Amino acid sequence: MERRGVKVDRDYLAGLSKTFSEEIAKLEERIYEAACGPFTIGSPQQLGDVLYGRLGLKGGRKGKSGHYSTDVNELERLASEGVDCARLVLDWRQLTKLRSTYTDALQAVINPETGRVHTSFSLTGAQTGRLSSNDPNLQNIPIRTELGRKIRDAFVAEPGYVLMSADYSQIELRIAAHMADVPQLKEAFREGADIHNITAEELFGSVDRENRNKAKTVNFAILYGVSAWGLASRMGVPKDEGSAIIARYFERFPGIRHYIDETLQFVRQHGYTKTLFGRKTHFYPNIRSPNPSIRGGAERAAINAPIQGTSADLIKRAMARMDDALSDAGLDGVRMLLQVHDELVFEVPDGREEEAAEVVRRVMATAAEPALKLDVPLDVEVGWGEHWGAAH
DNA sequence: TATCGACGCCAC
DNA sequence: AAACGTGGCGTCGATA
Repeated sequence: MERRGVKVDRDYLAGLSKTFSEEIAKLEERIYEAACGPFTIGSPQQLGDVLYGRLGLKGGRKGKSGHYSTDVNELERLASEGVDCARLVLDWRQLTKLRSTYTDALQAVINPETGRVHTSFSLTGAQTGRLSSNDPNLQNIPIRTELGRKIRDAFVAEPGYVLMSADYSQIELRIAAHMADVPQLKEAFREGADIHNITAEELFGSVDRENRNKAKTVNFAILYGVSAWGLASRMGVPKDEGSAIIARYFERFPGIRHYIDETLQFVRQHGYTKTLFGRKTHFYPNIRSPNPSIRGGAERAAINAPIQGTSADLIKRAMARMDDALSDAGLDGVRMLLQVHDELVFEVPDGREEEAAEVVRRVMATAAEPALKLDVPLDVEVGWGEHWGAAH
């Protein structure tokens, strides 16, 4: 079997590491200045003691160890209250994270002979049927921040090829719309409408940027079985408002409420959930635990498992068919390299991009067939470029 | 030196 | 009672 892998630009990563290191050194000086002395910034315990002890700030304890929490929420709060040190530590955390987990770690695992990185995919890595990736994990390469996105540019195609990325668009919300039988959402997906705008209109009666962002948060949170408390905290609104938004959501989309109720009833009785293709995920005995924390966690996972699991089934069906489909189209030179839950990454010979995109799109979009007829189309966004960052 | 829990944070 | 699902992996600090 041919050994596949993705080519990584070592010199580029080395340059990023150096740039990050210079910034980190500057930040450390400024943090020590603001904190009235040196300490181990990377130690949450020490950082908590500095902030709430030496600097005398107000905050709460958390965790089993009884130390102060210094996570991003706490530091953002302090930063907004004018604590310069908190902002500096957040910047320091971002840079050290990128350097240690990505720019340094990836350089260390480049195969010297191939110039490629060879991850391992576990087919049983996740309860829901998703794959997992390890050694190194290539399913958590940064993309959300401008700085993090630079890491993606290190993943390149070999000369004469481009990297092609194919993403399922909103696949979990599409599956939820189908499984929960929500007319407005199914129609929106059929018409290619913006799903978060539809939800914003239903929830708030109008669409602007702020409402759309709130609706987006709600759409995803609902799939995870969020509580009023959790949603309110996530959206930065009072608990009453979170509770009202959830009530309104269920009023507008009663199918979602039905789905949740039916799923919980089934899993409590049988101890497992099923995807649309019939694959089971087991939740016994946690689903009947007398411990509310354990039981509540199992319930939220059970609400999510059929949706996340069906998505996993779909992309695996597409992957199983992909090489033959490419070969049948005379595209043997196309290599499927990575899977990132709703995305496939390929290396495609120059000049064959349009042909490859057509095959990839078709195989992914028809992955449910012939076993299932979905009420919503599966939309696939395809792009390509010299590196992964440019393929989106 | 190796391992582990806690904490924190990257992705979908 | 806890409070948003699925993962992997970095550092710190305690322990063997």
